[in-house]
Amino acid sequence: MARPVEIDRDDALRKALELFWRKGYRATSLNDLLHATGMGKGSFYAAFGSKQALFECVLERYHAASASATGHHTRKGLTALRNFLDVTMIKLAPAQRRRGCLLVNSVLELEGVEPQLHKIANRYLQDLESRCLRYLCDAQASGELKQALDPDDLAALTATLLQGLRVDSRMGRSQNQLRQRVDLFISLIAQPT
Amino acid sequence: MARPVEIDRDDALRKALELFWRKGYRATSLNDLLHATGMGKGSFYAAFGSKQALFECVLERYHAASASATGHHTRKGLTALRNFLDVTMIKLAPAQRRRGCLLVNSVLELEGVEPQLHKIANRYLQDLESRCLRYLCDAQASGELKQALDPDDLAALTATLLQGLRVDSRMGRSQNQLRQRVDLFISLIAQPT
DNA sequence: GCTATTATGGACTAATTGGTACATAACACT
DNA sequence: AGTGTTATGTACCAATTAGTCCATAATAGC
Repeated sequence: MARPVEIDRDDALRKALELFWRKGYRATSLNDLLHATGMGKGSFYAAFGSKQALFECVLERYHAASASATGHHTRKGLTALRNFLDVTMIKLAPAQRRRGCLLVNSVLELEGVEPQLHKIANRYLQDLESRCLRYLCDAQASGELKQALDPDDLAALTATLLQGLRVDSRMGRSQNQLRQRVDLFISLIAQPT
Repeated sequence: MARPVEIDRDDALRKALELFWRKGYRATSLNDLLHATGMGKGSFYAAFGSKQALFECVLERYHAASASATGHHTRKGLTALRNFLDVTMIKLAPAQRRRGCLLVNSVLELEGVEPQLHKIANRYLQDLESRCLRYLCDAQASGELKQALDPDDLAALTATLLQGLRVDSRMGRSQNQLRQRVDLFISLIAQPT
């Protein structure tokens, strides 16, 4: 009984994610978004309500994608952890370099300026630590990890390292440089055979 | 022969640093700066030329202050490294929490949006790695560091960890949590006695 | 084809942005 | 006191911002 929707909401969200990821929240203007998605203003506000609401959607999507990409770990122990770091660093970032991580970028950009968005990004980001913990517990159970190490402390350190790697990525460091850091870190915590 | 300057350039720079550090480059408006420094527009543009030029000044100051605060290491070896990380994390951030590091913040915020500023912040930030290297070489020479470790690789990892800590700081994690990560890291690279 | 209904795009707005121009205020030197 | 020189604040500007409004386009059911 009415005019049907023209836009592909999913596609628009992907395009928006792309923009926010590359340029940040504030530097991405409404015009940028309209142009990238091909929507008019009317449709945009009908579909998303506001720039902020759209960003919240995008954050959720990003987090969900990241969780699912690293979630089903077929491997075990430290290999799984290594794989996890690898996926988080590389597979998630489509093609272009210098993107880092949308959550880390947002936490730094929005603290003190957009408290609500900052809080959301912060919460999603903290998830990482608990995901690290799972891998580390696995690794310790299978004897790959030095027994003296506390998995909780180590998960915290690993999460911090991961954040550092994302800064590195945004600085333009190569995949190889990042991988080298990961390898060294893993060798530091591994039980020598 | 002419009207003398009223403003205290040094003080204005300090106030500007404060603002940029807390809110980021783009979120700090010219009005914010004028209000914080108490200058009028005329004086501002006479003194600094533009918002961007002022920010470049501020970055330089920040880097210089950070280098000098961590530069003269009275201690030696791993204690010096630990002290270095401590100073970088804590002493430099006046009072308030959740500031992280101006350079890290800027690198993430400005990549792809303000190439020139990004480049400057990037360069300053990379200095850290070489400073880490000095401490690590010291530590290895004095036998505190595991002999098998390559100081260059380790300096890279340490710099990455430091960046991660700065993200943690911006996330609002407590000093104690940060210190715990530092301690664990150092224990991982130290030669067991 | 008509109509009820909804999606759409563009005109519009008020606020804010960084920056300029310039009249004037405040001095140092004679 | 007068004058040359520089610092200062304010009025102004064009561009951009996120967001609103509404006439119109496009459809589904009849």
